[in-house]
Amino acid sequence: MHKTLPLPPLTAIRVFEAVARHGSFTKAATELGMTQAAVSYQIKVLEDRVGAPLFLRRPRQIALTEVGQRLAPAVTQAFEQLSEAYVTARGGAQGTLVISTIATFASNWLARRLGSFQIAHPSLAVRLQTEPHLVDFSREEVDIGIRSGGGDWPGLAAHRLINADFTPMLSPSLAASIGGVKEPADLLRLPLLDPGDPWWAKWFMAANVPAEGLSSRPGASMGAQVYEGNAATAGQGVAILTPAFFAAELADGRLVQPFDLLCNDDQAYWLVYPETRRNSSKISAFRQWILGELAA
Amino acid sequence: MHKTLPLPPLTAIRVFEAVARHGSFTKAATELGMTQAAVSYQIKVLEDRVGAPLFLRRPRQIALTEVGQRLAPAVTQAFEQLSEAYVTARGGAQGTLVISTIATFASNWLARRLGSFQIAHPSLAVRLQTEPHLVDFSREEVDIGIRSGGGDWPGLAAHRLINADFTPMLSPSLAASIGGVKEPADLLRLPLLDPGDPWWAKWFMAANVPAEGLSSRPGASMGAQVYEGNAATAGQGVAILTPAFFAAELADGRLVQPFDLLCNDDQAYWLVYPETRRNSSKISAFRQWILGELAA
DNA sequence: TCTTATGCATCAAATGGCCTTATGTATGGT
DNA sequence: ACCATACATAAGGCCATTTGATGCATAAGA
Repeated sequence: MHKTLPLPPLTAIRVFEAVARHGSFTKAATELGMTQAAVSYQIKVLEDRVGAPLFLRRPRQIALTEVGQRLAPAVTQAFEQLSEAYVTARGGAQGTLVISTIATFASNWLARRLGSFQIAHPSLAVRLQTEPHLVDFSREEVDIGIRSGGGDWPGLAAHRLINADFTPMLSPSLAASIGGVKEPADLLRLPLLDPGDPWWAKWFMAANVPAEGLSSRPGASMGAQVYEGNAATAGQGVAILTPAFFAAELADGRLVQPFDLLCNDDQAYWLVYPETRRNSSKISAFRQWILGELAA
Repeated sequence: MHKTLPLPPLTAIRVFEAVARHGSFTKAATELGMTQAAVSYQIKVLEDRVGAPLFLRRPRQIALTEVGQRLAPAVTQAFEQLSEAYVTARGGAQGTLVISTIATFASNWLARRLGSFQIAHPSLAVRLQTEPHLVDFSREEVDIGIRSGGGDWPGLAAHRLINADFTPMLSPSLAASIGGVKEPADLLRLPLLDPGDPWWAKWFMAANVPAEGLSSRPGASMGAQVYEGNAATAGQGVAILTPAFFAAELADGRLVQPFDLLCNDDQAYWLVYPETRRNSSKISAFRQWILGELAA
């Protein structure tokens, strides 16, 4: 069993420290933002607890008694240490930003842009961890999460980043191999990457192309868009991807998006964090940065 | 201007310290004598102020976050220092007993008995200061006062020690020089010490002895009983004294009290101290001792 | 000496921080 | 599957704390 430390009334000792430092009830009251009456009361409380007067009440000034003189320096020191630890903790809490994200978003979107955030916030260390499951902020030391879903998580603030739209993409050379992809049905003449992905069925339905038995077609389920995207870039087949994740490939021609038709299944990628921490400076810094990036 | 230290909410940080030490809200609550709900509340308050979680809530146990880990040791240390200073102050407050008394009481009563008090309380240092004026406890560092008066001082507890009775005393040899002092009027045949003292007039009146022009008789006003007592012991005259102050002289025959007639003027010697400090251990120790001495 | 200003003490009244009770949620052990 | 453990949450009450007004003593100034 641990013996509990005998402690003075904390409010009172805090007031005492200020009074001892100023040598005046009134000035201490000003510093502490309270009335002189309250200071007088607290000192009396502390004197009762200590069992001895701490100040001598002289006409226009007070003086520490011997007991007070011995108490004051140690108290001041203790409060200085408390204050320093507290300030450091607040500061330290701001120093590292831990982001938990899913692999696709990290590699296809975040990785290329995170540098600009770090340049804008050189004092913030960013730790990026990719995890498959949705992080539980209450039991893991994570500041910010990026997840796909419906955007409705209790207790979490969520900002929609990008919609999980999808549309077929392929390499230009693969398209040329069949003389170009002119209409949706042309795609069926090419190998589909991960044909069992429900996105394919949805997209062909939206394109008015009857496409039966997709899941029976040969192909590998790769699971993450980054891998399918790489395979598509390499000309191994047609992938159904989220354009926002492949803006660079589309821009420089490594991939082409043959049709404007976008589908989505009401999923999106979200920036999430505990509502209670909305005003944390590092969180709002990241929020502001990422929303700005998306707007650009 | 002094910059005020940024401090965490003290109640909350106090709770945090206990929780960090125990690694448990519930155990901390037990130590602090409050409910687990209150602990939970305080930790939340502190986390809001710090701007970051301090604990990770794992299923059946909690763990300090990085911020918490950095905060905890410094906080524990600060509280230990506070506690030590506080305990020392309380102890130190008990270590020295300052008595402010008038000279007569000190030399005629206290001096001979104080030793037994110090033997009974070897850890208490006694500082005896004799001052003519009534000490003001609020502006001088004094624990106990001994004064004469009516016993009615606002804010002060007062215990009647001895009545300021008075009756004539003289040395046996002086009495023998006129063939013994048989009746009050015999005294007028001897020199009176300090004949102007109003006590003489009162006593002679009570003794039914007409005694006019006392103040015109030769004699020195010595002011303090101790001096008059010495003069009387030396056979220089008759003094009017308080018997309680000369018990030793009366016992061993250096002085005799020829008549039982005692007078008093409603004055007494009192033990006084601030009412608010009634329960201070050193004060109650002294009070108990001196009242016991008087009873014996 | 009289007046004014300063600084702490005291009192009654209002406030709100803090605590408790009761209950919910999640999880590990049996 | 059920019970025990441990933390979170909600509602309500109490008391410590604060305030505002006033008193008192004293030092400074006229």
